[in-house]
Amino acid sequence: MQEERRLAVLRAIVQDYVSTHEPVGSKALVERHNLGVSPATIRNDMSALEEEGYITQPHTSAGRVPTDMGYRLFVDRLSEVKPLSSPERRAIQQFLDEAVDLDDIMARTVRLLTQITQQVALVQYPSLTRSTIKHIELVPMSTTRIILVVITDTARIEQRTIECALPVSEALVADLRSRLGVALAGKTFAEVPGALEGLDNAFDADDRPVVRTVIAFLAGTLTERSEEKVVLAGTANLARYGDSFPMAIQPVLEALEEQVVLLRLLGEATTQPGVTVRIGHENPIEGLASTSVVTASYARGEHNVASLGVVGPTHMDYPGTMASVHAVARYVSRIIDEQ
Amino acid sequence: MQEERRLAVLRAIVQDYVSTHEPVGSKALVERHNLGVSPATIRNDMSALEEEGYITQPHTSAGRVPTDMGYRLFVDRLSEVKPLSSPERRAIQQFLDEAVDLDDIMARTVRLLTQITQQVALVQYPSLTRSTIKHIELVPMSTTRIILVVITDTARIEQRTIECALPVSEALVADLRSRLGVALAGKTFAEVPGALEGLDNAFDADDRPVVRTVIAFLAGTLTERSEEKVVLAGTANLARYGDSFPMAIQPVLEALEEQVVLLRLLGEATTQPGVTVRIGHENPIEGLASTSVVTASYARGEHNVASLGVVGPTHMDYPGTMASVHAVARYVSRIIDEQ
DNA sequence: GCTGGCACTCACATAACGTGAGTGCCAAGT
DNA sequence: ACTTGGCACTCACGTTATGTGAGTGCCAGC
Repeated sequence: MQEERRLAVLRAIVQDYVSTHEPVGSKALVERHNLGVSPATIRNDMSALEEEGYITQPHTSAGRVPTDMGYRLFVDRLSEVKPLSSPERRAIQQFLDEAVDLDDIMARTVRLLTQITQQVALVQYPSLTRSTIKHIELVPMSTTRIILVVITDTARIEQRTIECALPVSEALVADLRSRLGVALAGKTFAEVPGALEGLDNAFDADDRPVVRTVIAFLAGTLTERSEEKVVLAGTANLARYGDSFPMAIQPVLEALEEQVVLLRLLGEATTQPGVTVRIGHENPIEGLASTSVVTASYARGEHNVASLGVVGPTHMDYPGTMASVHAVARYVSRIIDEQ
Repeated sequence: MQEERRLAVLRAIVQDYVSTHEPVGSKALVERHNLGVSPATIRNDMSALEEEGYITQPHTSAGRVPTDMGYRLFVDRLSEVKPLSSPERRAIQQFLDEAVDLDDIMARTVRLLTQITQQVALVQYPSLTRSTIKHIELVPMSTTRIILVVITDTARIEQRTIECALPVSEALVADLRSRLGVALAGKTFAEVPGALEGLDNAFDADDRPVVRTVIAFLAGTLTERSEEKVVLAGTANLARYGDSFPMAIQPVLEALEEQVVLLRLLGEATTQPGVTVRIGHENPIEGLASTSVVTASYARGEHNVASLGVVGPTHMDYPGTMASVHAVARYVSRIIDEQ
């Protein structure tokens, strides 16, 4: 019972701190939330919460501020889902439905996310390795140059020019195209090397170098260089928190410029269901130790294909952000399904 | 003669201010540069320069700081070209030469530019309207879906899926492809509408709707949606100028997130030869009033195809930045030429 | 286990005060 | 006609002193 109130106090502290961005004291707490007890009682509870590591005071004689641990508890047990309003939902859907192709979907999604969360948004393109091949095309550009175009079920279209050492006949290109089409349609990229095993044997010895080059591109280069693609928006929101914050924006901006970092942030979420929240130091990236990352995966059919999310200060509105990220991920899934 | 010294004083002020980032006083000036006159004389000169609007004092009893006008004069008449060291040149060339395709060239260029200037870098993809069409491909995906692929002399590869109302035969696709190839090879995008005039008459009445759809894409949608593409890097450098600056980064970040803004910045430079410098309020974009933008165009053959540049504080090292931007633009031109 | 009372702490705002870098002006020197 | 040294003046900035108040911790009593 006291335990219960203690949690209520923690919840109140988080809520107040998130909305005011100022350390919250015992008196202010009882005034704003009707807890039915006196400030002194709250002080005792706060003492206990501090001892347990959920809150801390920036300096003596200041109010309390939630710790990363405090936010974690809040997110896990104390926050209620805050559903989006239906106008909001309609706006999201309408805005995304206008997209004409994958690039457009991604661009719109990332803008939408920053706008409704007022934070930095990240959206990852459908991972190639989690997509299946829908169509393969080989286009001869010149006698020694071929363009390889791959289209996935997730609407990604990737192309790469292949430089061949020797001239390549149109007939060979046509032959190779149809064989690749048969061998790879419906396969995932992970299955590509297996599916192409021994394919070169079907060709004349003269042609094999070319065939092998193309196969190498498909099995290697293509996925390596394009596998992961992330778009980002809303960095200006980082600067919104005046000087009033323990969050230096430089390391955050630096981290956000590294593709690798973004992929680490989003990558893990893809394997997990629901919304993932990483709070402050839980974060694997040093520069983002003072931020929280909220991510969710989106899917094509039953399979998650990539993730999206937002990066914001640890004192963010978790229920609201989680709801937004979740909702947007759902709508993106739906749209990807339609492709 | 006094006039000459006055300019020398302005030059010295700009140089000192750029390196120290602090208002520069008469005494410090004579100490650091051997001007051969006393501080009092310098004070008179400064007075005159201030009256003319080239410098200003942040507050009474502080040193002077160059105005936008002062920087302008400095850039136009007082700065000497600062050539890059040859190791630098070699590094640039080597780094860019490793690029495997256009995306790679652009990505490498923008990273290179931030790294050597320590500022925010912008690189525009070759403008479609300034490129000529090298190859057009139509790939049937299904009976009602065609992918249109366009490759330019500037190595851009753009593709768009076209949804047709009615099923399309393979034969029609093949026919259309070859006719488009003949009609458009070597043409600029601006010439496309003219070159396709009446092309639909060559087809059966039944096929014309499809043909017209494809033509519409080529003449309109394709250029509209992809004409301009800009990559950006180094925003973290904005945060480097501690709190010590009159440059709020939020408006700058906001401006940099708008594609339209970036294109306005880079667009005008494309029509001009050499390096373009826009200082502070000369800048057409409000949010960038406290920054300077240094741009240069790069070319394929004789024709400028796009621009690149950097955005930094008005108190930047103009000679150095201009040299870097110029050099990088030259190397990019060379590489684009090779494609 | 809750509450009111009370002494204590300490960030923050405000004011007072030197200090010094820098200026403008002027009269004298070249 | 410039240049220069001298001199008084200004004013941002750092330092110190001083209140003020929000907030805490603790304790005795309910």
